[in-house]
Amino acid sequence: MMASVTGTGESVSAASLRRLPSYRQYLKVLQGMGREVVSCSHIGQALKLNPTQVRKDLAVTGIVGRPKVGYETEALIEAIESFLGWNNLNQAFLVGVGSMGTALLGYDQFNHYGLKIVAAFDNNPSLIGQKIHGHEVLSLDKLTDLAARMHVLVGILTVPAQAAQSVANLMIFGGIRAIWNFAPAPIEVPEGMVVQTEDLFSGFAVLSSRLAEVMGIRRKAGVNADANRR
Amino acid sequence: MMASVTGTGESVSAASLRRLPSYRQYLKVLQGMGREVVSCSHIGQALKLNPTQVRKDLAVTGIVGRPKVGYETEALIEAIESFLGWNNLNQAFLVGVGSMGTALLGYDQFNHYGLKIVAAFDNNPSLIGQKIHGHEVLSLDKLTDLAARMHVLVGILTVPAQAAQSVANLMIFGGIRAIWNFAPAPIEVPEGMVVQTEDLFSGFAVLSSRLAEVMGIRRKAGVNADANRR
DNA sequence: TCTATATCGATAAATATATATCGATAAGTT
DNA sequence: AACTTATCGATATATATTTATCGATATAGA
Ligand SMILES: NC(=O)c1ccc[n+]([C@@H]2O[C@H](COP(=O)([O-])OP(=O)(O)OC[C@H]3O[C@@H](n4cnc5c(N)ncnc54)[C@H](O)[C@@H]3O)[C@@H](O)[C@H]2O)c1
Ligand SMILES: NC(=O)c1ccc[n+]([C@@H]2O[C@H](COP(=O)([O-])OP(=O)(O)OC[C@H]3O[C@@H](n4cnc5c(N)ncnc54)[C@H](O)[C@@H]3O)[C@@H](O)[C@H]2O)c1
Repeated sequence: MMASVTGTGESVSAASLRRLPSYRQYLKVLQGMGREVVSCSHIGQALKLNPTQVRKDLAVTGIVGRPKVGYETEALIEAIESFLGWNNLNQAFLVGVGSMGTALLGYDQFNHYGLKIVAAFDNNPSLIGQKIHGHEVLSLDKLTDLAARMHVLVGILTVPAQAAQSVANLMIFGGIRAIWNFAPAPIEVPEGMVVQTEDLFSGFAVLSSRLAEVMGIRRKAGVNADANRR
Repeated sequence: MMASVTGTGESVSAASLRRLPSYRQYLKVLQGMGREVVSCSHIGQALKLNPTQVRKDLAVTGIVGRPKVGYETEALIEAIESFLGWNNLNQAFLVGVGSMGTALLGYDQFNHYGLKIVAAFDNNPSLIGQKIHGHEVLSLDKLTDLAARMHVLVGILTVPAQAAQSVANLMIFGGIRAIWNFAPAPIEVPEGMVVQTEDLFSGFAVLSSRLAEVMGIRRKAGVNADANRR
């Protein structure tokens, strides 16, 4: 479906990438408990994942383990962070200081994810100039210049869906290279840029469907697939 | 494969389920533009998905289309909503009225997703009794009784990771059947319950990795994630 | 009316992802 | 020192998901 970005090298599946943060989270818990080494079987048991899968996922970071023992907890955490680039901070702009934007501005752990929100923007005059969780809200029309001047690479998009593309365009003009998009709308960007769209309700759809299943609610005329054929 | 006779239908792939909300979102845009029919090819082009995949995803809702034409927009929206159970409201409790919890309490579109947050809980005395976005914050120790009394089925978990399991246990005792978990921690629940854990940073890991790629930061391997997908 | 064609619905093929297997090896045990 | 065992790393197999193909059919145009 999608070619490797490097062209020559093998590619890491998005599925593996998405699990890395949960490994790191759990490893930090173990580290806090003073555990110095950990095996894939142990991690797999804790996170309900197949040990082979864990091993394969961790292998992408280049970590090397010891048979009969596992991996050094600290080295593994560092390998994951280094692989994801979370060991040094990227500056980020956030646009849309509403419910979602405010929540993200209030999240005090971004530095653990290699991210530092350095400015917030909105187009609502009554918000501009206010301080939200320590970040002054700036006017949207300052975004492009400021992004270019500060060499900001990451933009966080928390505006309504219908405004998403127009704000994204400002980010693109400002030289931002990666957009973390919380609006449930696809964003068009030029080659060489990254968009990650988070649709919160995609997860909720899974929950809804599974809930309907366990509650025994029939959702479709003829649950039996064969009976449904004409 | 085959649906079981017991009523638990064959389960639809999580991948398909996760795309349904984006179809619905786009269909609503089309509907707002007065478009009465739409084909899989059209949807696929707009959302950058393969038309065959779109067709297969939509088929799970039981919708029937017309060759050469496509599906009726309105019927399709209804089919998706009905399939997900989003056409009638489920009551939900939210626990943890911090940054994230407040954002969710402030989201005014939950009714479009079949969800109505009917009470919010926290264990912080200075929050209890306050009104947040129209929801009074109740003491955590009222949760279990109230959930049972009101037959609440859905719990939204927005507490720190280390508190997640203990709060989940209260939900379980109260008869809640599905937990939408925003804490980056795995939750243990009995058979017959549903947990959907949203790790916001799993998506950010994909972004980080792809950003490192396009910025030419050498790593062990390439990445094959598609920007607007999960 | 007849023909061309876009699209559906079903199925087959291709690709991606997850899991099982197996030899190698480090560390503890006899 | 030899034996046992847990685990790694690599590879093979199994499963899931995505994409291509094909006949059927509704609609538009000749
Ligand atoms: N709040 C949630 O819990 C939640 C949940 C799921 C998805 N989302 C999505 O996140 C996005 C934001 O949601 P929200 O609830 O925070 O909405 P909101 O209405 O509370 O906030 C949106 C903010 O964006 C600003 N804005 C609007 N147009 C703008 C523009 N062109 N330029 C700059 N700023 C602009 C508004 O002034 C407002 O401050 C939406 O796309 C929504 O669908 C939110
Ligand atoms: N805020 C974000 O943007 C964000 C982003 C990603 C993930 N998260 C996750 O969401 C969760 C909440 O994050 P947050 O930023 O809102 O944190 P927060 O500290 O702002 O809020 C947590 C709330 O939970 C309450 N709480 C703590 N222990 C509790 C308990 N045992 N019972 C009931 N209430 C309790 C606290 O009083 C507080 O009000 C965390 O797990 C966090 O990792 C948040």
